[in-house]
Amino acid sequence: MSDQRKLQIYHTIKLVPEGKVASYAQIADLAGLPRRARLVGYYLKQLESTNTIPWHRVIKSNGEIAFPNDSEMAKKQCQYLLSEGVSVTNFRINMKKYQWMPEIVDILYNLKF
DNA sequence: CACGTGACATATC
DNA sequence: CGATATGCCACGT
Repeated sequence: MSDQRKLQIYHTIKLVPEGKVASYAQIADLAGLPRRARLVGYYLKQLESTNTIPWHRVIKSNGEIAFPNDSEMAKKQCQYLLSEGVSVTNFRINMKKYQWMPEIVDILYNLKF
């Protein structure tokens, strides 16, 4: 069922460490669903307010917050990020500095030999 | 079954 | 940096 993809996506987002961010596309890739960034957004939209998923660490690939700049959600997301050390300026984040680089990439690299 | 929508992305100009 | 075009796909209508 599609429930599997949903869980896979949620699981992947939970791996993003505090103080780091990941794009919708990156989450989709790591979840085994390449080119399906929109699906990540779709499932995040389904979250209940009681979840423990760090949804605020998921942003657009260009570094922008996905919500409209004048929305309450955008403000909340910025606040969460700032509180964990991620600098946010005009609803934008410096990806070079804060993009999450999953350890699994290194592990896979080492397994090549 | 045909369209429109959307917490997205990438390529080109 | 912005603007356009195209890809993507689950869902609702």
